[in-house]
Amino acid sequence: MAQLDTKTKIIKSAEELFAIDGFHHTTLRAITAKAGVNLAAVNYHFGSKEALLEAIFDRHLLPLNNIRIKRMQAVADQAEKSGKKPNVEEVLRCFTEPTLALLHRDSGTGHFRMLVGRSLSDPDQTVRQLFLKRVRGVIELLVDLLCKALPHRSREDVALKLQFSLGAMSHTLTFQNQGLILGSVDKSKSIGEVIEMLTDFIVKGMEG
Amino acid sequence: MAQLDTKTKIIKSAEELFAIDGFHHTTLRAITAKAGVNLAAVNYHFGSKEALLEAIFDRHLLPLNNIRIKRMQAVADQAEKSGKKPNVEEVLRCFTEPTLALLHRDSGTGHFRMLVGRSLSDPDQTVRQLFLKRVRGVIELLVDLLCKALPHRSREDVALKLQFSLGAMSHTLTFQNQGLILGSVDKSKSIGEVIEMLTDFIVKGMEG
DNA sequence: AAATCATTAAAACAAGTGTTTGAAATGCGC
DNA sequence: GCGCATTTCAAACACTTGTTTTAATGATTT
Repeated sequence: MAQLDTKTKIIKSAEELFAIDGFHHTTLRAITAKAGVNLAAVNYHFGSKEALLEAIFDRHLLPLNNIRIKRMQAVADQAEKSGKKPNVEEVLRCFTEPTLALLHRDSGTGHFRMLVGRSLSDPDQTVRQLFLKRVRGVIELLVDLLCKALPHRSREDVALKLQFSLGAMSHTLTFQNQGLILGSVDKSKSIGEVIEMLTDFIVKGMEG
Repeated sequence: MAQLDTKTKIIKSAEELFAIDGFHHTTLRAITAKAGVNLAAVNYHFGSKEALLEAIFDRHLLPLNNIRIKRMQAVADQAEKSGKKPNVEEVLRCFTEPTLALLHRDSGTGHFRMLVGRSLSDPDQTVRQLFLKRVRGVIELLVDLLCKALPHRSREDVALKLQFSLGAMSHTLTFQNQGLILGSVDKSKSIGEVIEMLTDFIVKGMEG
């Protein structure tokens, strides 16, 4: 961390603390202490605590969304050409699988993954809105594609089931490595295996 | 609200504010102002803000859990007697359906329902722990019963899938009436219909 | 009616928050 | 080496938080 510039040091520290403790419970003093920089540095470089969160969102969410959109467009094109409707699993995988790539960027710590999980369910409206602003487009696209895969279902039902799915995903990304609900949660499973099971779970629920 | 005693006035107000704004974002000043009582009343009657949350949890969660446990024991007994394993759907319904009863107690406002949804995913460890302390027993029992219904699955996998389910449920209970993720979420559906769809969703995911 | 107890009230308290300030230090082009 | 812009720093600021205090009020019992 020592040879990084101040801005990057702040981002890295904040990412970890936001992920573990949540946005509001994380103080600027904790962030700057961990980063080894002065308290005022956050406001100098980012403007505000909230703007720092936005910078962190942008840093990861924009590339992630691009991957998702490209994959979804590929699936849509394929369906267009072949005249066949896409199937639910391949559509949902456009959304869930890139999360693993996100993980690798993160050098295995999974902090941003946790932060993403948190953001959708954060009690603070501001946090949710900053997050949703960046994913709403992708989700709309996902609903469109799912509707093509499930032409006998109404758009409202598809959207509701997707909400179930995102809830499951959000909670899993946040708490998977804590075995939070139960002591008996399997900590031996890699996050890849967990996402695989999760994908399967929501595919079955969506199709059913 | 006027003819209620101070303690009840505080509980009612806090319930609503905790549900809508979350525990930490709700101030004692907001609670007491809404209740029309003095600021010091919370600490006088409950001891602390945290103890107030515990009182609210106890008020609803204890009866709710009793209903769930009774239903689960009935299903377990039936399976014992008939020699047949219980099926996944009837087991999960022991857990999801009493939520509706909770709703009616609530006189239709659904505030405590939202609070329950929030508590499982709250960024604050204290809130989660106070909540989990009160539901862990029921969840353990639920895992036991699910394992009987799905003897070919490992307990770890069952627990993980249940975690997916609780994530979906938590998010739905909290945000259903906000149509938060998508503008296109169906607001015309009653909470009963939503829970019905949710139950179906997690049954399919659990069985698959 | 007096005395004891529970409750309410206004005010202050101590601690913590994000943010701002103004001066010191640093880096860089000339 | 000078001058200027950028960055760092310690300190203070303005505000909010949960909690405590101390006195006033109300109710209950003897």
